[in-house]
Amino acid sequence: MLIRTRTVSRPADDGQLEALVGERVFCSEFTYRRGTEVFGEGEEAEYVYQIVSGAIRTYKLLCDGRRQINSFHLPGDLFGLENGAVHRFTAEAVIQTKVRITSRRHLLDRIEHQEAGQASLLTLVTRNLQHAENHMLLLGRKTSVEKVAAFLLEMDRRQDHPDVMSLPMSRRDIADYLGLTLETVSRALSTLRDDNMLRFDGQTQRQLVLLDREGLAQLDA
Amino acid sequence: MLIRTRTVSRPADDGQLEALVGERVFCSEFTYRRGTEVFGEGEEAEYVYQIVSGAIRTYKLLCDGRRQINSFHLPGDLFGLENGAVHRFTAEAVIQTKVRITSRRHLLDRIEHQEAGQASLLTLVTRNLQHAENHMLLLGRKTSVEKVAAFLLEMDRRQDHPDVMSLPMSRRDIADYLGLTLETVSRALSTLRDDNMLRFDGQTQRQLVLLDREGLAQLDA
DNA sequence: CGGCCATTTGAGTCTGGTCAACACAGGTGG
DNA sequence: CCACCTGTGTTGACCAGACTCAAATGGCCG
Repeated sequence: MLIRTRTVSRPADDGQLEALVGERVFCSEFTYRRGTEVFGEGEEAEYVYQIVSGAIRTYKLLCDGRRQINSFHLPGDLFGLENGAVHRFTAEAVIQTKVRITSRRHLLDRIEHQEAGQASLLTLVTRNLQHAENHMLLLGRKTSVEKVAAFLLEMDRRQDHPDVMSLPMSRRDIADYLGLTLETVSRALSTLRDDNMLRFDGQTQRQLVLLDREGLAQLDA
Repeated sequence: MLIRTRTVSRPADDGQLEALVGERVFCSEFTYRRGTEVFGEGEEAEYVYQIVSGAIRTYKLLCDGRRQINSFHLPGDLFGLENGAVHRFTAEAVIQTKVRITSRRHLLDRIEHQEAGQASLLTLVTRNLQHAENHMLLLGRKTSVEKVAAFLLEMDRRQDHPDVMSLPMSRRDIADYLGLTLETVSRALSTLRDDNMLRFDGQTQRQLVLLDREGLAQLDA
């Protein structure tokens, strides 16, 4: 398994969400193999998922196949909860991924019967919105190296600043997240390595060590 | 005044929001001159605004001045309502703009004391999220002509498909919304005109007629 | 009329995309 | 154990779409 097993709770920022997804809300578990679809854009949003281990990508496609990955979901993250009745993205397992599943209906019922349930739902949607807002600035106005630096810092933060960071996703996935091509991502990573901002660890190119978070943050403009 | 005066209510899609912003919630009016700031990114979010006439742009800046416009707000639109305590964008008047103002506190109180108040707030945030999600696809994966076509169709829809569309914003504003330069926007518009997708109306370059919405929609990929 | 601003258009440049070759790890099967 | 294949990533050469810089146009307003 490529990414480190982590406990489900995350630091500082999950507050009310824990209440929402805690306890016995999730009734069953399921494991998706690498590359398999969890749900498709436009499908009815019947279930809600929380990642136990692995990673999920959610994305939209243009008719000719161009892909924009909206976000990567890591252990502890909730995904697939829509306000409307249908999914606005396709979701796929980046690597083998174990999720906990509950029905949307069941979760929404619980939310209604809960003090501050609506508020925690609002917090969840707001967090997604903030991520999207920041990502628009990245997509519209940052250069390739700035984009990759920002991506590394985001993953670093979400993995709690590990010594060695494991990326579950391929260069193509990163590219489709950042609005670049895989070659450009690869070149940007090489540039950052040559500038001593990071180094690769071990055989695979998916484990890396951030050597200069300060410098990366400055690149992030 | 450049954009047509429209009634405050919008067609199909405002449902519960009307309840939220109707009646006497807004206590005072104010008019901002072209280019003036309504609030700044990071400032405390004390007030909420609804546009009576005019247009507002909300944007983020990188430290070196690169700008990404998040959205344009037109008559009837609510803006400045944050879930957190501070504004995540700067808001400026694109042209002379009249707004109705209420305090955030006052509005949130009303929402709490209202059947389905929380739900309407959630609907509002969700709508912003959906717009952001679609805009990420545009910013990350569409070409310049596709971006401009999508922009024109969005404005056309939001102005209820007028015969002559009036754009309150400059080419630079459009560019910063689409992640392009103003020259590229101008060239794309010229291309669309040469392809008989649109024509300019009158002297100014800000009134235009969409001649082929079908064709534009196809370009929008 | 003259100055200013917005816009268009042209010429040249450059960032990032495209196409191709190569390296290398990991898995398969003889 | 090794030959082979496949998937992934890196790198180079070249290309193209968008950017930069510049000039010209035309509306608007003092």
